[in-house]
Amino acid sequence: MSDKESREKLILCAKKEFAEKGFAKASLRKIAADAGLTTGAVYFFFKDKNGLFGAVAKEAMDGFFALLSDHLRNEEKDGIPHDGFVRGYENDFARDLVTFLYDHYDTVMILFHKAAGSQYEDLVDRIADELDRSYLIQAEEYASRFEGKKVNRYLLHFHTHMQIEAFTHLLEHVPDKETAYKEIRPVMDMLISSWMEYVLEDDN
Amino acid sequence: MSDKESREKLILCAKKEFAEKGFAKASLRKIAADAGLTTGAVYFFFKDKNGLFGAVAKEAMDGFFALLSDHLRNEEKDGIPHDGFVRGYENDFARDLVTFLYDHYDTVMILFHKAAGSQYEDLVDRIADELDRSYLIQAEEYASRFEGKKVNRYLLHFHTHMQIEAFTHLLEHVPDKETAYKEIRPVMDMLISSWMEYVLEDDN
Amino acid sequence: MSDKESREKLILCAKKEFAEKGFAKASLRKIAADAGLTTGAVYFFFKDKNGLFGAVAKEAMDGFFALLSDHLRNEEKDGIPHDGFVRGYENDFARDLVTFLYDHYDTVMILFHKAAGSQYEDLVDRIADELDRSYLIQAEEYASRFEGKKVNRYLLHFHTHMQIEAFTHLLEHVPDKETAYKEIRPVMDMLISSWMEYVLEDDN
Amino acid sequence: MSDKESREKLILCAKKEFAEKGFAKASLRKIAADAGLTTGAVYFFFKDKNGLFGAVAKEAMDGFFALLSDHLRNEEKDGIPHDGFVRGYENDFARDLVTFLYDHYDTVMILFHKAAGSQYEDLVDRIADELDRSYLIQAEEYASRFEGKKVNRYLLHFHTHMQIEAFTHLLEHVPDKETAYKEIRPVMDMLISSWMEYVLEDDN
DNA sequence: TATGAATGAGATTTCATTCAT
DNA sequence: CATGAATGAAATCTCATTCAT
Repeated sequence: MSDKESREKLILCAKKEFAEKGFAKASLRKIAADAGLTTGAVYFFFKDKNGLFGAVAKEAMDGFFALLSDHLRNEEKDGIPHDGFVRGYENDFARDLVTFLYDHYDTVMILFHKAAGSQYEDLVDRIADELDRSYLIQAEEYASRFEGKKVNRYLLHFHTHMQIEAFTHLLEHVPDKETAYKEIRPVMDMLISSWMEYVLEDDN
Repeated sequence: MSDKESREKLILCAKKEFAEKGFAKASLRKIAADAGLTTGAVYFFFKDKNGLFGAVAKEAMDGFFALLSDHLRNEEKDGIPHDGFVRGYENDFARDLVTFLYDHYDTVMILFHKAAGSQYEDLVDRIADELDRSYLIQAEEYASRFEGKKVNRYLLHFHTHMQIEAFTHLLEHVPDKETAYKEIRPVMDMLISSWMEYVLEDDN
Repeated sequence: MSDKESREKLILCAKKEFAEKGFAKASLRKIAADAGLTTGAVYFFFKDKNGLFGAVAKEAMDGFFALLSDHLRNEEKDGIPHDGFVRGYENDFARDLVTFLYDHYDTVMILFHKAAGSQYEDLVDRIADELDRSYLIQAEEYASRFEGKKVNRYLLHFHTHMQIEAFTHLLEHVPDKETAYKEIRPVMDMLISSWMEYVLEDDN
Repeated sequence: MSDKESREKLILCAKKEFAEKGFAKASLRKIAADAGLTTGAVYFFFKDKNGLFGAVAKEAMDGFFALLSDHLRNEEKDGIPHDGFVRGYENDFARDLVTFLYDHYDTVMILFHKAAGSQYEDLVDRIADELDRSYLIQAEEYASRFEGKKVNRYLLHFHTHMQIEAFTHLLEHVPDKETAYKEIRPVMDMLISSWMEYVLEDDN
C-alpha cells in the first residue's frame, strides 16, 4: 500500500469510528484494524489521537472558516440595511452554508457533537466568539442610528448562539439537503427579524 | 463515621468530580479517595457509577420535573391568549425556573453538560420531547383560529430547542441570580413574540 | 424474628443460591438480602461461608452416611452370595437410597455438583474411598473361593465409581422419583453382574 | 522477546495456572507475571480469558475430535458384529485414545475437570451427546435383530457416560501410559459385554 | 513504510470478612 | 440479635502510546 493510500484509509476509518463513539471513546486499535493496519501505523502518519482527529477535520474546518470569514467581511462592510429589508446575500449565505454543511455532513457532525476531549471540543464556542465580535460591531453601528438605544449585549450573545443552533439543529433533524434549504428559510427570517427588533434596548 | 455522613460526603465529592470531568471520565477511585473512603464503600451505598450519579442528580431532577409539569398543565389549560398579551404567569414561570436552576446550579450544569454516558445523557432531549408535545397542542389550537394557516412543525421543534437553550445559555454565561432575572426577560419576550409570528405558515 | 427463624431462613436462601451458582460463585450478600438480613447476620450464626455451607448440607450428609454405613455393615457381614443370586436387600438398598436422594434432592445436587471450593468439594471421592474399602474386603473374600484368581484392584475402583455415578446420573437425568425407581433397576443389575464377572482376574 | 516466545510462554503459564485453580479462579495477572509480562500483553495475544483458554486447549481439542469422529464413522459403518466378537479395532481405538490422552495429559485434565466457567465447560456433555447419537443408531440396528426387544434408552445414556468415565478415571488414577494400556483393557471388555447384554429390554 | 510486541496506568466491579454499636 | 458501615484485595479488561526492527 502506498503512502497516501494508507493515510487516507486511516482518515476514512477514523471518521467512521469518531462518528460512532465520539473522540474520547473511539479506539485507535479499531481504527487501525479497520484500515488493515496496526496502531503503530497511526503514529507514523499522525502525532497522536488528536493529530488524527485534526486530519479528519481539516478539510471541513478550512472550508468552513473560509466561508464564514468571507461572509462576515461582507456583512461588516455593508452594515445593517437602512430600509429594513434583508439583502439577498443573507439568504445566499444561508444557502451556501447549508450546501457546505451537507457536503461535509459526517465531518461536521463529528466536529459539532463528537469532539469532546479533543482539541476542537470548544469549536462551537470559538465560532460563536468570532461571530459575536462581528455582530457586536454591526449592532453598535445599528444602535448609533437611534437616540436612547443601546445594544443588549447578553441578548446579542444568545442570538448568536441561536444562529449557530439553527444550523446544527438542521443537520441533526433534516437528513436531506433539499428539505434543509426549505426548512432553514423561515427560521432565518425569524432570527433576522427578532434580531432587529430585540437586539437594542432602552439606554438608561 | 456516623449516620449518613459518608454517603453525603460521597455525593458531594462525586458532584465535584462529575462537574470537572463529566460522567464518563469521572473516576470512582478519586471520588472515594476524596471522601476518605475506598471504592468498595461506593458500592455499599450505591448500585454502581450510574446509581451514584442518580443520587447526585435526584433532588434537582425531581424538583425540575415538578416545576415543569406544573407549568405545562397550566399552559395547556389556558391556551394562547386571544388578546395577544402574554399572561403574567409566563414570566412567573421563567422567574421560578431561574430561581430553581440557580439554586441547583452545580447539579443542573452536570445534568445538562456532563451527563454523557450516564442514564441521563439524553435528558435534554427528553425535556424537549415533553415540551414539544405540549407546544404542539397549543400551536394546533392557535392555528385553528386562522383560515389557511397551519403549524410549521420544524420551526416549532427548533423553537422548543431554543426555549431550553435560553436557560442553559443563561446558566453558562450569567453567574449571579439577580442578573439572570434581568437578562432572561427580553430573551423570553423575543422568543414568545417570534413564536406567535412564525410558528404558523401558509397552508398549501 | 426469633433466633431459629432467621437461621433457618438463611439456610433456605443459601440452599437456593448455592444450587444456582455453586459454592464459589454464591454471594453471601445476596443470601442475606434474600433472607431479609445483612451479611453481618451470616457471621453471627455461622463461622464463615463454609460454615453456612456445612449447615445447608448437614441433615442430608448425616442421613446419607447413616444409610451408607448401615448398608456396608450388612454387606460385609454377609459377603457375596455363593449361589450367585443377589440378595433382595441389595435392591432394597438401592430403593432406600433413591428414596433418600430424591427426598433431599436440592441438597444432594449441591453436594455432588456445586461444592467446588467448599469443605466438601471432594465428597464424592471420600464416599468412593469408603465404598472402596468395603468392597475390597468383599472382593478379597470372593477371590479366596477361586484358585488362581485375584482381585483386579483398578477395575474394582472404577466399578465403585460407576456405582456412585449410577445414582448421580439418575438424579441429573430423571426428575421424578417413581421413574427413578424403574430406571435404576436394570442399571443395578448390570453393575452387579459385571462386578461378579470382571472383578477377578487371573493370578499371575 | 522475539518471535512467538512470549505467546508460547503465556500459554504454558496459563496451562499451569488453569490446572491448579481451574478456569474461573485462575488469575490472568499471575499468568502474565509468571510469563514475565503484564496483563495487557495477554490481551494483545488473545481476545480475553476464554481466548487464552482456547489457545491452551486448541491442539488437544482438534486432535481429540479428529480421533473421535474417525472412530464413530468406522463403528457406524460396520455395526455390531453378528458373531458376538468385538473387532480388533475397538481395542485399537481404545489404545489410540489412551495414547492421545496421555500425550496431552495436562490439557486433557484441564478440559475435563477445570473448565467450569469457560467456553468448554460442557465439553464432556457435548462429547456424550455425540457418542449418544452414534450409539443409539447402533443400538437400534442391534435391537432390530431380535423379536420383542427394544433399546433401553436410559441405560444407553448411562452407559455412554461410563465409557467416557472409563477414560477420565484412568487419567486421574493411573499416572503412566504403559500401565494405562493394561488397565483399560478389562474395563473396556466389561463395558462392551454389559452393553450387549443390557442395552436391550423387553418390548412391552 | 510500517509491524508487532509490550507497557503501565487506569477503569469498574465484586466479595468475604470484620467490628463497633 | 443483628445492623450498617467499611475495608482491602482481587478480579477482568481497555487504551493510548512507545519503540526496536
